[in-house]
Amino acid sequence: MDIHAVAKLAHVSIATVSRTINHIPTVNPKMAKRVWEAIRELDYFPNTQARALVSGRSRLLGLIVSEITNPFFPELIQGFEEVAVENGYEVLIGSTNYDPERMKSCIRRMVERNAEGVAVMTFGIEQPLLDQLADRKIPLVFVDVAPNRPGMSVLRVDYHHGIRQGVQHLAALGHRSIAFVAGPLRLHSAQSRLAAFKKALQECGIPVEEKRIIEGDHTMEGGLAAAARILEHKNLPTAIMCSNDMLAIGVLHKLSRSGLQVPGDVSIIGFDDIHMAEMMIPSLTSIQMSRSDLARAAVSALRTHLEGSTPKREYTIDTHLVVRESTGFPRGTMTRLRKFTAKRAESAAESTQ
Amino acid sequence: MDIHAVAKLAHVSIATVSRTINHIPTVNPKMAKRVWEAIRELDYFPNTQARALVSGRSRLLGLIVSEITNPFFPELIQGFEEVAVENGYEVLIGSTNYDPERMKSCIRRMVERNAEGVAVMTFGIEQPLLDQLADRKIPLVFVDVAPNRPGMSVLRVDYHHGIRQGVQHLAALGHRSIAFVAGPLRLHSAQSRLAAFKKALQECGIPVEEKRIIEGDHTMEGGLAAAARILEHKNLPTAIMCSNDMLAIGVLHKLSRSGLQVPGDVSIIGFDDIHMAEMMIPSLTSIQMSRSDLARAAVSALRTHLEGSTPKREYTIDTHLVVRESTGFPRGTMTRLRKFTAKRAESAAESTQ
DNA sequence: CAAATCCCAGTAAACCTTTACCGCAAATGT
DNA sequence: ACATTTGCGGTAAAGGTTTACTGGGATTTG
Repeated sequence: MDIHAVAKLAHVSIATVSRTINHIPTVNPKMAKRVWEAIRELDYFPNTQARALVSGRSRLLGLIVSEITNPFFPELIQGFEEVAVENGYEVLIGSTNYDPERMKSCIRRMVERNAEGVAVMTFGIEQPLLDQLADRKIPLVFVDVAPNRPGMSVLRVDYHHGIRQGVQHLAALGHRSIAFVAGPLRLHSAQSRLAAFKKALQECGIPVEEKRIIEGDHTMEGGLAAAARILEHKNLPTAIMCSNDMLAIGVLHKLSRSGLQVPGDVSIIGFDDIHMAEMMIPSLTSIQMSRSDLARAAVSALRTHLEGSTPKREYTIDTHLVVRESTGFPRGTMTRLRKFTAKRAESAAESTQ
Repeated sequence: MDIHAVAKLAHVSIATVSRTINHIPTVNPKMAKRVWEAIRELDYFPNTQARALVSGRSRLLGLIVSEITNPFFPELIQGFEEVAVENGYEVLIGSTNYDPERMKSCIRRMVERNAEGVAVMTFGIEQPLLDQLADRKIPLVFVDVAPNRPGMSVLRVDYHHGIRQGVQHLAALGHRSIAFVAGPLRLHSAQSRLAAFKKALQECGIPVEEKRIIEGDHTMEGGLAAAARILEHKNLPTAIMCSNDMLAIGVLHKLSRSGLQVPGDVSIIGFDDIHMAEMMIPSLTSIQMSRSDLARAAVSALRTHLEGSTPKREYTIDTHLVVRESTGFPRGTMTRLRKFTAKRAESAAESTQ
């Protein structure tokens, strides 16, 4: 059931069949029709391996993520796959689990399978591996940071925009004491988030207090631990911003179990806006970066490298605040408000005297 | 940078290189050593396409899931991938989003890429597609139900065991009025869960009340809607069991928003035990089916078909209850308990008189 | 009417590897 | 010492497709 069978049935040569399949315009419509009929008749599929072998194009894109069970990634993968398939590519997925050894094996698999381009959506990649890909002229896309080399693009996430929105939101509600639970600071993305937070505080005129910044590990357990440390302090912050939603969920749990109300006593903001954020009780205010934008940008970056058009080196990915139930006025606001209005009423009474 | 380069550098023929790489024992250790050195020197990778073309083995396994963003699946994918890679296979992932058209395109892609075997972890597959795979002698694995044909295996999930444990757990706590929020009944898995629930009720001596069974759709929104319908009834059940965790989370939300306590007023049990179940407040009692068992069984089923050993047609996947915070005594139990102990104290007083 | 041009289909090489088969050399047996 | 076996490396075919090149027939031009 190969191309010869089709050629025989359609009474043409295999070259004509090949040309027909590949929509090469020099083929006579009459013959093309015969060929398509034969193809349908035999239910023929071209052999991708043979195709890839001779054309040198595997139509395979690699996608390397940190861990597929981290709910941020499946949405990313879905988007990536969808766009890739739209463009006639297949996706090879690799997950590193933050293990450089596994990263190595992922890269190896990508090279062995002749992936035409690879998107690296996890921690940085080591130099020797990078060379391996660069030697083979395989285009790469990174998130946040990338070596400035030909064939490599970077998706720069604008952490600052979303995080500033979050801080402004809290500031507008009246929060002045905001803690930050950071991710593992060896990860670039975690560092960027922390830096954006500090900058946003300054912009809102809130002093940065280092003791209110705690390093976690982007998991729920990390959030539990971080919240425990926050609770040890004598004066509790009125709001906690987290480097990702898993941390925020952990914090939420710990606070609940300690008898604190969210947002009554403490407001919480997460980051990523994973599906789960919406499902928590209270639902989690979070900062979203669009997974589908990220996926779309990654594929189109790779495509520009592959299809010869002039590649952009940088793509910007937006972030923005999604307000839900976990943020509210700081505790005591209501009491103060009552006092304030009472006072005003008093002074009003005085003035009318 | 092909096999010839290695052969030249090692001063052997390409056949020897090939044999060395494939660990064929008839090659002289001395030459093998030279070959390995040359391979390392040149950083040579065999071309997978060419290999697949000539050997007829793509070392590719297909995995078709419903939707990758449904948190049940990423864990499954992770397990499947891990086991596949351990056995020298790569994984091609396809997601159907419950759309038969997309299923068709998934199958097509699997065939085009010459997947050696395919695991179908979603709704049933239509006859023509099945034939397409069967014609090409591609082994298949299904969940729950499969046509009895050579080359096809089925992973039979023992829904009954876990669900019975759940019902027994509720019964032991004193629940007699238990509602069930089913999944979409056109899905076999949803039907099986409902059937298992009914059977378990009977085994525990609790009458089955059809009006307490509601069809949902395995999403959080479905859970919200189902809970709304349950709240319309005059007498509320004391416990609600759900066909999956997403439904349970929806129900939990609706009840919370309606001012009901979980488990104080109503107990909830989910199914699947997705990661999220543990993160809810209260954390969700759920019935787990091991994703890693499922993945492992799927790969090993395909492997037995591929590597010629005698294939098993059926594999059984276990389920079991994981008790967390969302289940407790039925409402009023405490009041009744107090009355009971008071009464007993009374009669004890009488008898000692 | 002959020559030139053009269109398009067919032939064959190439892509890179595996593997059946051949043959050489050394070892063993008589 | 010769015949037979054994071990092992090399040669070449095969796998299914794309594509450069070739060439035949039709159409146009002089």
